[in-house]
Amino acid sequence: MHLNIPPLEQSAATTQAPTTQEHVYRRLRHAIMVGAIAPGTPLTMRGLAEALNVSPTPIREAMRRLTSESAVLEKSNRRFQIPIMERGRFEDLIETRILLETHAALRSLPFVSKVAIDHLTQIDTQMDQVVASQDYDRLTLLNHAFHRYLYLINPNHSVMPLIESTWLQLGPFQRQVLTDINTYYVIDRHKEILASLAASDGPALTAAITQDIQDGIGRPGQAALYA
Amino acid sequence: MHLNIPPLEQSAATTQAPTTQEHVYRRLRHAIMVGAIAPGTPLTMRGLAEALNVSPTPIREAMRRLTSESAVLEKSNRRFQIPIMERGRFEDLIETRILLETHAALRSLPFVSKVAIDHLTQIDTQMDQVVASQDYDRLTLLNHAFHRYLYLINPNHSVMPLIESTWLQLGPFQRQVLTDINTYYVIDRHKEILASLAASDGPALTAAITQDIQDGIGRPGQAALYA
DNA sequence: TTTTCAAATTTGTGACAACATATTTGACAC
DNA sequence: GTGTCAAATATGTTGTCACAAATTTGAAAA
Repeated sequence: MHLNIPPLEQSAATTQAPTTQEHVYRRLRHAIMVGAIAPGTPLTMRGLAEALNVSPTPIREAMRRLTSESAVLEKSNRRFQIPIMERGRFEDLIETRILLETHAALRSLPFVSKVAIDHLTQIDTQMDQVVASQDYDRLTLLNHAFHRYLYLINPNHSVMPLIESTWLQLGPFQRQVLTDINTYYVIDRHKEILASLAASDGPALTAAITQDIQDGIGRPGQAALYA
Repeated sequence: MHLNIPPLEQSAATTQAPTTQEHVYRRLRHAIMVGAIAPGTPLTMRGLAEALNVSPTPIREAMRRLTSESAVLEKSNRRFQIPIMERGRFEDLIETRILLETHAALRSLPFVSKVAIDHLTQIDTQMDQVVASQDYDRLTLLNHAFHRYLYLINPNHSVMPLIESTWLQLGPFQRQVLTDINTYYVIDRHKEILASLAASDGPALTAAITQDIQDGIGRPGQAALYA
């Protein structure tokens, strides 16, 4: 079984990755987040160690972190794998995402400034340009960057790590859906989000975030699972 | 600096803890959850290794898991410590707890049975008996068991690990609050929760969960932080 | 007494090897 | 062919050691 674990982008790779464990963690995390590892894929410590050319020790530490973030599943026999997606779990995760992200967006709303809106607009513009290129990995990264920037505007962000956990859990499945449907067209409602931020309209913001998640993964995922 | 890391209860200790790392993880997690380690306490790999009489390897793995759950903070210089509590972070965590737990409770409501209510009632009865003994650790464990049982009734529980993360983050501070106020009296609204479950009353359940969290830590914590 | 700075100590990190457990293989019997 | 079971292989785990980086110590200088 061959594993393809994409390297980190230059920016992320050169950004201080002082320890081997941290580097391995970031690389695996990125791979899972963009769906480079299919649901159900078994992961072995020694296999990853060989693939990434390091000893098993830092691999195990990185894998345990990812397990704690529900990105990797530890089975009863001490084996690890990327979790399978099922209907109930999927609906549950989408509900959780909407709950957490609408909450985080509303908490950021009072802190939103013109500078913030400009920055978010700039990310969205980049996404519009990338859509044509069908570069799904880059699109996913930009989409996450958009949401993350918005939620981190509020200085207290205890929910951010929780949101990232849901992204990690949905990553492999989202990619599978797009591959199955055989189209990499990604829908987003970022224009509506930006408008509601500019208008300081809480209810509209909640609706826009919800729409963004539903259109982006909710409905496509349902279509795939209920096919 | 002497560290006091309480051993696990018999039940938890004897329940299969196959690997050293898993045992260390559970013990540290329990210690943090019940507040046995004060906020700001520095944790060293070698210190913990010596205290628990194992090598640094499994300690590092357990610490990384706890760091990923936001229970332990890794500082810039690769040192670890139990996070300090501050006003903004505290309000944020309480809000997050209420958001997640009211959501989880509502999602369990349709699945609540007489058997479930009986089991919850039994846990609550145990708590009433333990209150007199001032055994704060046991009270905390029972309180968590009560909430956890309720939220796990729904077969899909992607929010449960997220809730546990907030418990871990509030554990050290809650203990500090009770110690400062010099009373171990713990308030709970479990009777109201049980009543709303029996009546299948969603809004009442939401209110009861919110009250339970506010009375249990919200207000006492505010009193300590704004003193 | 206070400050400085280099030596000593402490600490995190990661490769490695030995061990235990789980899985796979392959020969043998039916 | 099919099933069984032991040998072989693969895999996770953890103590140890060497190394690098950070912190602490303590003596000398101001």
